[in-house]
Amino acid sequence: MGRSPCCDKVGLKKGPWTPEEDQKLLAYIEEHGHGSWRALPSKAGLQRCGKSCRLRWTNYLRPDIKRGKFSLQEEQTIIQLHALLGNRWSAIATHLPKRTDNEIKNYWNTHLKKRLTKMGIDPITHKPKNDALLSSDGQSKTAANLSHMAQWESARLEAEARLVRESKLRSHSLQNQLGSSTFASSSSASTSLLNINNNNKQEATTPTITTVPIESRSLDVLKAWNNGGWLKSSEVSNGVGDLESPTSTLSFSENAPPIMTTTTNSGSGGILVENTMPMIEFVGSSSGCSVKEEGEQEWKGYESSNNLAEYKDGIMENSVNTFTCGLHELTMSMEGATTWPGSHESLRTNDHAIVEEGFINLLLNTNSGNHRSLSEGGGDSNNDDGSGNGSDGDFYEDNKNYWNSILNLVNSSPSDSPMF
DNA sequence: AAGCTACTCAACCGCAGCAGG
DNA sequence: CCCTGCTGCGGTTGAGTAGCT
Repeated sequence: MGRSPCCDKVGLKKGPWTPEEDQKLLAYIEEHGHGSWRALPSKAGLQRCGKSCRLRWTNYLRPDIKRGKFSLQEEQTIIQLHALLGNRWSAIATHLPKRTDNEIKNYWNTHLKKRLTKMGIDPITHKPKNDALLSSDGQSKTAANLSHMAQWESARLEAEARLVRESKLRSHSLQNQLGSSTFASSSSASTSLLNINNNNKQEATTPTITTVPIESRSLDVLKAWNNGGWLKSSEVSNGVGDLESPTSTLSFSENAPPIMTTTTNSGSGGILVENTMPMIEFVGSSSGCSVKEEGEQEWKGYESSNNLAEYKDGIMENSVNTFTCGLHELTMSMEGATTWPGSHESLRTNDHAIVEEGFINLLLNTNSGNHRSLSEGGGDSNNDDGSGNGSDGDFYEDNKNYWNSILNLVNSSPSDSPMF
């Protein structure tokens, strides 16, 4: 079925590479570069297919590859990025210099996945296992699906953020000409946004836009990891109990009032999901930005899988759309006119150049999607005094700290990440 | 020492996306 | 617009190795 393997061609060798073959490949690439992989084997005198050569080079022979044991730091990075990006190994690898996606993938499958499972963490959803069990009637599947949706959305947002960045870069020269403060603020805002999502290359062409990383205020997932278990946040991070969720309504404070509440009425089902979003406020300036958080999350009556689906189709879709609308409008404000693939014009809300919800927020909400809502632990209307179920509170804390940590990681990741 | 099992990781496979004709 | 070829990516395999009985 499908296309026949490229190495089925007569005479082409498969299997482990010999030192001689390595030498030939290495010598050829050092001298000529790889050029077309298809053509390389014959030129280099190898009885291999181009694909095999490329794989050998990228996964083994490349000089900038670090081999050997993964450090604790690397492990933590992988886990956190996997929580954020899913099985997008190449994207994860961009945050781990000198490690290949294949190596990371192998390491995840053989070590980290097992370890997480042992710790009672679902390696797919990155949530406590018993939580998945609580929603045994197929909702763990839903959670996994939502997780995949989150992955999909992250990819999509990468693309959209890329567009914003390109717009920003293009607008930068104009900014220099105009010296507009509004402009500067918008630029900073979008920079912050980009950093929230992935902290990508801060290009040399944007010298006036510097980014202040979101200050580290989270439970360090590392600690939980180091302690060999997913400890309660209070156990591992004294003094951070007042942390707010990183889930965010991204608000660019200078020109736009934040929208902090999203209310969705699902119609006949009668479910009301009210999401009073915490806010990350980006205080834009021409030289940088700072971030502060406000607000709290409130969730109401969100129980059945049907409702979950509605949540998925409603809130999630809307939040993503409005989020990207925000990006869009930022871009528009910077550029005046930008062609935006799959325009969200119909979803734009009034004239506010606002990003209603951030992607991290979306992710966190998504993670809450398997029956057990965040409301149970944080600012729940059913648990108003917050003194109710302690484990739920811990769950909420863990969850938000977990994402906090991921957020921090992404923000502190190498600035030359080629993610975008 | 032999046999078995579990584990590791290099390599393969097939699909998807993109570019060029 | 369609076709074809190339490349990159993620999932999977299986040979080699380590550990245990």
